[in-house]
This record gives sequence, structure tokens and C-alpha cells, in this order.
Amino acid sequence: MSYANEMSARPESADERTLAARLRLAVVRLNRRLRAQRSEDRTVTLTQFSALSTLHKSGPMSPGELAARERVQPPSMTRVISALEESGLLTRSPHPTDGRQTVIEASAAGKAYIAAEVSARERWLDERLAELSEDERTVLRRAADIIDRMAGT
Amino acid sequence: MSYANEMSARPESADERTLAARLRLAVVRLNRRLRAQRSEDRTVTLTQFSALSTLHKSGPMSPGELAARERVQPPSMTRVISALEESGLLTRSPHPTDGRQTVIEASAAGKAYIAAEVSARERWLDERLAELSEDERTVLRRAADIIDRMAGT
DNA sequence: CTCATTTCGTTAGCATAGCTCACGATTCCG
DNA sequence: CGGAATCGTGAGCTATGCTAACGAAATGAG
Repeated sequence: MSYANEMSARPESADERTLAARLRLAVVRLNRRLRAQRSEDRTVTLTQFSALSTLHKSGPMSPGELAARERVQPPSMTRVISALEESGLLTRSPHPTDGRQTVIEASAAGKAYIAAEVSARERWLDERLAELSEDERTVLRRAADIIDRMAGT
Repeated sequence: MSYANEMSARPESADERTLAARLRLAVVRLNRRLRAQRSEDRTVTLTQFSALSTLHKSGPMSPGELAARERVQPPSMTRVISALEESGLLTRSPHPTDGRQTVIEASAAGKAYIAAEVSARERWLDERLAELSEDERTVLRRAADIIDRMAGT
């Protein structure tokens, strides 16, 4: 069943690397895991879901504003918005006074989708978090704030 | 200079979302920032650097083993290894006893590259971390361990 | 009012990064 | 010896970001 797969590699350990190196690896790995959690739901990707969540939570805004909140360049957001509109989860309407802008908003279907899928989407992560101690969750809660502050700069 | 860009969107706040949602957003955002830090160094991407670091730190191993450590599927790792080999930072050699396997190892150039570039690569993150308090860094250090444990499952 | 400048959203094209499926070579084991 | 398992890889797809360039609309100096 199990073949020999041991070489001179040292075992993976809680290591003495720098904080930057450890944090980078942790973030890269968790990001990969999170993106992989879209298998059953074929239509909406993590990026789209993230944008739709932010839009739903913050209310109608312009595409540029949403791009800024998600820390993404406007052209990247354009594609996300187009995909969500095509799925009927979001509506585009003209800005009342400024002809250059558009107002995007989560549609009724989009809001329903979020309500229904938010737990399914984050089920994997929720389960992992549930396995932790309350202290560990507190650490992650604080870390999420700190990371967000760093990434927002 | 400043155009009106206010709609009915609520301001972005330290919010009352679930831990899962907050952690997801924080990780996705930081990951984007980290990948963007490759501007000066044209040749080696974050994924390649991450793999090379792990290989250097853990010693010679098979491609499959490296893929497992990086939490990536073997075909994904093949491309990373090929790119690193082409750059001369890694060597492939046949396994002494198992003809199916190969042994990959950071070359002298690869080790030198890591030693020289590790700080440059992580400069952006290092600078952000330096702006934090010691307490905040401790939180991130613990969080990195917890996240890695979750992602490793 | 006129027109150069700025802003907004988008299109086009590129690079990275991951996946699954399939396949050939090799090894293991009954 | 021959079927089954394993390893690495090739092919092809999708997602996710970026920059450059552009057209439409708004602004503001004259």
C-alpha cells in the first residue's frame, strides 16, 4: 500500500523561520484551500462571491468603489461584475446624475443566493474553525483585523 | 480634483461578520498583495519561490513529496519545477533505486538566490510587520501556526 | 460657449496558478 | 509472469490578476 517515499528531506516542523516567511506560507496555503472549495457550486467563484458579499453588505455603489474595497484594479472588477450580471445575481443601472458611472447592486436572486450559500461556501472553513479552541479563534479574529489593516495600506 | 463618488453604500467598518467571512477576506486580500510583490524580480514568481524555499529548507526530495508539502497537486508542481530547472535554480537527478521517481534539489545557484533574495522578496511584508506592535506580531505568529495546521488537514 | 483635461468603465491582451484527465514508464506483488 | 499500483508528466481548461489603451461623459479655464 505505502511505498517508500523517504529521502533525506527533513520532516516538516513548527519551524524557526522568520515571521514574514511563516505568514506568507500560511496565507498562500489557506488561500489555495479556500479557492478549492468551489467544486459543487459550478457557477460562482470565490472572487465573485467575495465581491457579491461586499456589495450586498455595503449597499449599491459604483464598480470603481467596489474594486477599491476589494483591493483590485477596476478592469479586474469589470469581469467579475459581468459574470455576476450574466448569472442574474447583480444588476447594473445608470447613475442618476453622472453618465459615466453605473450603479451596481445585488439583485433579489443575488441576496437570496448569499443567504442560502454563505454557510455552504464557508462550510469547510467553519468546520476547521469549530475544531479550534476559543483562544485560538480569538487569535485568528485579531489576526484577521491586523492582516486587513496591513493589506489595506 | 475630487469627484462625487458617494452612493448609498455604507462605510467600510470593522464589522460584525462571522469569523470565517472575516478570515477569508483577510487571507484573500493579503494573498493578492503578496503576489503583486514580484515587480522587480522578473524571473521567479511567488509560487516558485515558495517551492524553492521549502525544497532548500527540507532538503532533496521527490516532486510528489514537494507537491504534498506545498499542498498542491503533482501536475501543478511539475510546471513549477520545470521553470526552476530552466532558471538553473534546481536540479533533477534520477532516483538511485526507483526508476519512476526523480530527486530534485536546490542547486548552488538556487541556494545563493534564496540567501540573497529572501529579504528582498519579503521586504514589503517585512516593512508592514515592522510597523506593528510586538503584541500584534505575536498574534500573527500564533495565527500562522493555527492557519497552517488548518490548511494541512 | 468652447475645448483641453480628467474621470469612469470597459476592452484587449498577457501572465500566473491552480485543477482534472490521460498516459507511459516503472515497480510491486500474487 | 502479468495485473495493479505509483510516479512524473503532458494536454487542456478555468480563474484571477495586471497594464495599456480607448470612448463617453463631466469639469473647468478662458
